[in-house]
Amino acid sequence: MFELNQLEQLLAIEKYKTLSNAAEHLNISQPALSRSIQRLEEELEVTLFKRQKNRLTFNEDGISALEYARRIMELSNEMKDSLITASKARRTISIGSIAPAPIWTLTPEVSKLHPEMSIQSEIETHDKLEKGLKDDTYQIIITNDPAADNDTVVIDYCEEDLYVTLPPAHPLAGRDSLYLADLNGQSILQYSKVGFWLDICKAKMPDSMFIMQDEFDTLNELRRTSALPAFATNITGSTPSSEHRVMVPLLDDEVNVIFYLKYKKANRKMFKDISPLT
Amino acid sequence: MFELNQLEQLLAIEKYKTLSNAAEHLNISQPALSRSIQRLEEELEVTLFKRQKNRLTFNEDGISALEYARRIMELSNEMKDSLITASKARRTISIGSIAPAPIWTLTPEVSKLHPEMSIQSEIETHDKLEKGLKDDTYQIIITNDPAADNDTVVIDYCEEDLYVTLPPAHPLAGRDSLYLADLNGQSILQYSKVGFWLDICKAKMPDSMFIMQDEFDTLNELRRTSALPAFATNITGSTPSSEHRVMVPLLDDEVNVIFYLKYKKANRKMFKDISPLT
DNA sequence: ATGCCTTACGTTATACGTAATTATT
DNA sequence: AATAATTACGTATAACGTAAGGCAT
Repeated sequence: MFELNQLEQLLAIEKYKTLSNAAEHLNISQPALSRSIQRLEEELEVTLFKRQKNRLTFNEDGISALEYARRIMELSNEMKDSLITASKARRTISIGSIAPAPIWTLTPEVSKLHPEMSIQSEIETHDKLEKGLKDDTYQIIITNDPAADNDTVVIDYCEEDLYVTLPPAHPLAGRDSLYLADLNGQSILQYSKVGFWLDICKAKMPDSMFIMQDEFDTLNELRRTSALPAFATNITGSTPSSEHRVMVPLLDDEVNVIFYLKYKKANRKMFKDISPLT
Repeated sequence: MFELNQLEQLLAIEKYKTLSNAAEHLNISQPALSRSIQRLEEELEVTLFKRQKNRLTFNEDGISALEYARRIMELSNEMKDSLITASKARRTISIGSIAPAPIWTLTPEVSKLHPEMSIQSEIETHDKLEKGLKDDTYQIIITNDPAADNDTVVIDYCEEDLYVTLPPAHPLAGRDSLYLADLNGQSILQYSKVGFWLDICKAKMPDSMFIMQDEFDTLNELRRTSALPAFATNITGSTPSSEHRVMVPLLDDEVNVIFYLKYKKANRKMFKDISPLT
């Protein structure tokens, strides 16, 4: 049987017009290509070129062979691509969450349970998470909504409560607790990758300016050096800046959240050993 | 890139269940096959088997690879077949005729004009011949109907006149000429591959029994040894039996035929040098 | 004179077979 | 003990590159 190798060479000759030029691009010598094509013709029992002593041009059979070669190479490449994609997908666990905090603990735990797999995680909106769980984009999702159908396992994973951290000199620093509304109008530091938190804060503090910061370290630096209020949670815990700060709990229901972890019952065997933090 | 070779080996492993068995049928050693498959997996960057130390079984990717391998091999075989078929067809001239006699002279003549081509000929009905000329099943057809469209060349090729050969003792042996109807009711020897002649004779001699004979030599033998009437033509000429026989011409219009040779104008260059016998 | 393909020939690299190893039934 | 797969190693074959030749533009 002929080989894919030779079909690629055939296509290269078409692309690069002459045998010499094609050989150059294929990184083989011109005679090697010449003979390889001769072997292909022998194998196919058909002449593919008009040999004008000085020049190779595809004859009728050659053109037909090119069509086939294209189709076969296409299919072969599709084979490789699809196999690699499928096997990669099978070896990675995708986690989607509405907030970053649960991912911090869940990712290493899942990774420990399945050391051979790579874990991929991202923050998304509730609706996209639920959709992603259904169509297997995510194997695990984390939301604050325990609702689920019969094919889904729901676990009460952890609770996260929002605090505001204030410099001791801040007028509200002496309070035992606050509502987001109390902070409305104040500029406040905000980590940008907080997921659903941001929408809630913006809704309750329409007059505030949120100073967004991507980098966690930079955020902490700002918290330490500036007099601006900032958010923290029971999970983000005591930051290095906490010594100079007062942490005041926020009482709004929406910012004291239980995170539910959901996965398909089909994946129960994979994930049954995940332990809730609560 | 992987090679077709390896895909065939993959399919062989599926077919023959074990690597050892497959290697046997592929006429290579077991280790050679083992490594070849390992190379395939390396190339695809995917594991295709569950290795149970003692047994190879296809995993999910392996099964998917098998599907692709099947499709690719199928396409590759189709490529080879179709190329060979097309090139063969391009190198053979097909002649169709309603009667055998013109073929006897035309075939060697065409063969001499195109020594590189192989000539194939067959007897067919008028309608199939005309259709075959249109769709290029035949490059040349021979019929008794000169009608043709504008893309067709028609040549008055030869005439064939039917005779009946009778033993001298036969009651009709003294006649100068006969009509087929005169022979109606008599058993008569008939060469079976005569094409359109047979239909005419049967129509004009509904009460006769036709003693069909495939083999030309056998037919002549019968003509010589039996007292049965038989047919002959100006082209079949004087057979070895003619000495003992009387040849009486038949006067029916339908059995004194002009054969027309037809080919497409597109093939004029190929066939213009064919010379009529007349 | 240069570009392009083929043939010839010595060399290399890849894939092979033999033998040994491990594991399973 | 027999079957099956992998690993190790020396070998052979098939494809390669270099060199040379022929034939065009």
